[in-house]
Amino acid sequence: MPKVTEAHSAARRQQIIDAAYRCFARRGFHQTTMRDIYAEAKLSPGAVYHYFASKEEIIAGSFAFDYERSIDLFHAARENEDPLAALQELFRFFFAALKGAAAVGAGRVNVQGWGEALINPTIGETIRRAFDNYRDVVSQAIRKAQASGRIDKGLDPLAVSQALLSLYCGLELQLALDPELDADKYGAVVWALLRSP
Amino acid sequence: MPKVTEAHSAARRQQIIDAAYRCFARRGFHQTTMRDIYAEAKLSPGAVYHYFASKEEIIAGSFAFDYERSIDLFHAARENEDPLAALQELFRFFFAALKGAAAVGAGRVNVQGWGEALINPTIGETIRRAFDNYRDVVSQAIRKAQASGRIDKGLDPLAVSQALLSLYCGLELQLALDPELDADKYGAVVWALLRSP
Amino acid sequence: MPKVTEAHSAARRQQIIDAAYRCFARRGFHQTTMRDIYAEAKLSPGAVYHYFASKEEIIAGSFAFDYERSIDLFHAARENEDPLAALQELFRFFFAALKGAAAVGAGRVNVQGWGEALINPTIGETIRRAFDNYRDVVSQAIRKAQASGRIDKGLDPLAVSQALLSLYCGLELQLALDPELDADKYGAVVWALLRSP
Amino acid sequence: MPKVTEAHSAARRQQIIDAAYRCFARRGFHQTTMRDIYAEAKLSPGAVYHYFASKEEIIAGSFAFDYERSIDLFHAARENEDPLAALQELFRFFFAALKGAAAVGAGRVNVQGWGEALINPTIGETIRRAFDNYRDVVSQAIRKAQASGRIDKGLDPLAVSQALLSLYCGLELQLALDPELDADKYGAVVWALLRSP
DNA sequence: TATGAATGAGTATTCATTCAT
DNA sequence: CATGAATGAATACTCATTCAT
Repeated sequence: MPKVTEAHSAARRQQIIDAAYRCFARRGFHQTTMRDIYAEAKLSPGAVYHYFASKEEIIAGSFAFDYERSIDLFHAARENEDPLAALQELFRFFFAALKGAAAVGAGRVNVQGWGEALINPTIGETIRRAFDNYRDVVSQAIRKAQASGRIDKGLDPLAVSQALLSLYCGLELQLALDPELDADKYGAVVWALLRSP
Repeated sequence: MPKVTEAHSAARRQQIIDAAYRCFARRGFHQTTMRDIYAEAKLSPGAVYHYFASKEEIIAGSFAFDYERSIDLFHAARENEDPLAALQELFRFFFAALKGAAAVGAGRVNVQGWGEALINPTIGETIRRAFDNYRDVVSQAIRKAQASGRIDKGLDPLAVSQALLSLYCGLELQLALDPELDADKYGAVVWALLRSP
Repeated sequence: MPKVTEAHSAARRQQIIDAAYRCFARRGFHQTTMRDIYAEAKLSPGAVYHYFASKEEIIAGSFAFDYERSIDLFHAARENEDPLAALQELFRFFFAALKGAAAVGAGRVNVQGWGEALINPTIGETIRRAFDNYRDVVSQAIRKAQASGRIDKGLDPLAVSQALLSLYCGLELQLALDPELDADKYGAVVWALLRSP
Repeated sequence: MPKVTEAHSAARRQQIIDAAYRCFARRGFHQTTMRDIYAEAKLSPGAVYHYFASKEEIIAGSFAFDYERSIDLFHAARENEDPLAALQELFRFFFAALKGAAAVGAGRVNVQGWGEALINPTIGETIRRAFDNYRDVVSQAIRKAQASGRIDKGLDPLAVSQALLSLYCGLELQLALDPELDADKYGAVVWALLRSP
């Protein structure tokens, strides 16, 4: 019985998060009303509040889900022997993911999340932690590659990881503003940069 | 008489925009109420509505101001003979500007503006136009540099300009999330990338 | 089977009333939610609604219990031969009861009940009936005492009973507002008044 | 200009308090919705919230007004030379006031206020302060009367003042429950008690 | 021009109650 | 009998905007 309830409960939470996600992608966090969310989820207000204490918790929930998944991926990459190969694997994955993400409006939600992170401490913490993680994993790989002479030792590893994160976020931003943008050509340029030094 | 009135009017508008800007930097567009704005501007609600028809117009106004100024700078850069020198000049200027910008919370407002641009057509247009302009100017320079053999002809000029814009926006984002971030080291890495290929 | 069920049923009802009573004493009728009640009773909402049709019925139930008990006591007093002795016995009992009552928060619930009685007809009826009963019994005793010349015949018996009820309710009120109040000294004054005329 | 505004402001506040008072007398504090209040006051919700920050503040406001007026009266009574005469003057006034009060439903509001005072600290403080004041003034008079031998020195002055307050509150309560109650006969009994010892 | 009182549609949230399991 | 997820009408309060003075 508890197992059924727990599975049911998790499914309902996901149903709400998904519905909210769609609303947020369309109209933003603040234009989206609770009414929009529970209508989109085809639930009553009470039902939504049975699973989330507030709108803010739903907003925070949409992120936690997204970022936790990506953090796992980064940890997996750490295992790769060849640091440059690990980085390339990571980038291949993320660039590919962006295309699928666009379909569910993830880019639109993420970009709005950056703004929200500056205002809302909970979201701020989630995003900061995710960014820290990205930069940690990447700068470790850079350090390894520098040790084996494959990357210029004069470059600051953290700064390189920041630049690479920028290249990712910047693409997400430009893609959200213009879905027609050619991500493949963008990827080719980043690729060239990664190999060149 | 009209001249005095016009100057007065422009001053009042700027006074309101400045007050709003401070509020937006602190609490975001949507958490900021009109009350916050006219309290910060030390004006009455009626006075504010005398100069701006709506809150949206004030939001849009804060951006227009910022971006128009930067667009002029880009046009000036176009005149430079040496394309790579022009790019470096541009970057030097923008990286320097980020430090001053942080003081007035411009980074915080801009990052939130990106999210808003996805929702609000007016702001969307403003930001898209600014981004288009950046990319145009930069990709022209890239093309020139490629013509004179100073940059690998295999790279797509537009994609390179997108990558460079990403490096700028990504820094603004990371700086807004963590004001302690070392922008100089970041600049050095970007510098190295610009020279390397 | 029906007997077991009935006993079980009565026990459950009492369990709910008791839990509700504690909640009411703490936070009042209207601040107390059904959730508070079934949490305090360690029952599910469905269980509570199995025994009471509505919140209002629970509120009314808390009173009925209290007042019915006290009405019985008054009837017993009627039997006493000496009317003044009967009154004093009654008062001794009630003043003593107040001390025990404070422990379970009965004073707090009763005072709130007076207010509720003005709004809610069911509770109004319960309290009016109880008050009528008190005054009936007391004024009968007064009449008897007047007949035997032990109380001034000029005093209206009903008015005297109203005054005595006031002395009781007023103490309950002041005690609820300040539990430190010295009820014994108050009793002594009432005592003196009862004997004096 | 400020004078006009201030008078206007005070008038509006009173208009709201009066409307709320009528609603509270009819339906109690909690059954009364803000909608009831601003409909009764013929104002918009925003207008009401312009003068009172919350419903609680309106509730508290209804009392403050009532009790402050009565406190002034008590202070005036202190000046009277003859303590018993002062008490009688006070009682004459208060008993007379009860009749007028009934017309505006003051009794109904006060009785509900006692219950609310046990829950809501602000109202609790208001009522406690008023009660303290009543008892202070009365027990001072008792003490004076005892000094001049006109009241039994064996009675605790504070307890007597508590008993007299009870006789007042108890009448207000019974009158609220039954407006037909004969307050004059009640007054005669209290009168007799005051003179007797 | 300037004021600030007034408007009222809109918002998040609560909570008594029901009913499928 | 019991559960607790679900309902949805109701509620206090907000805030962009207007307009009489």
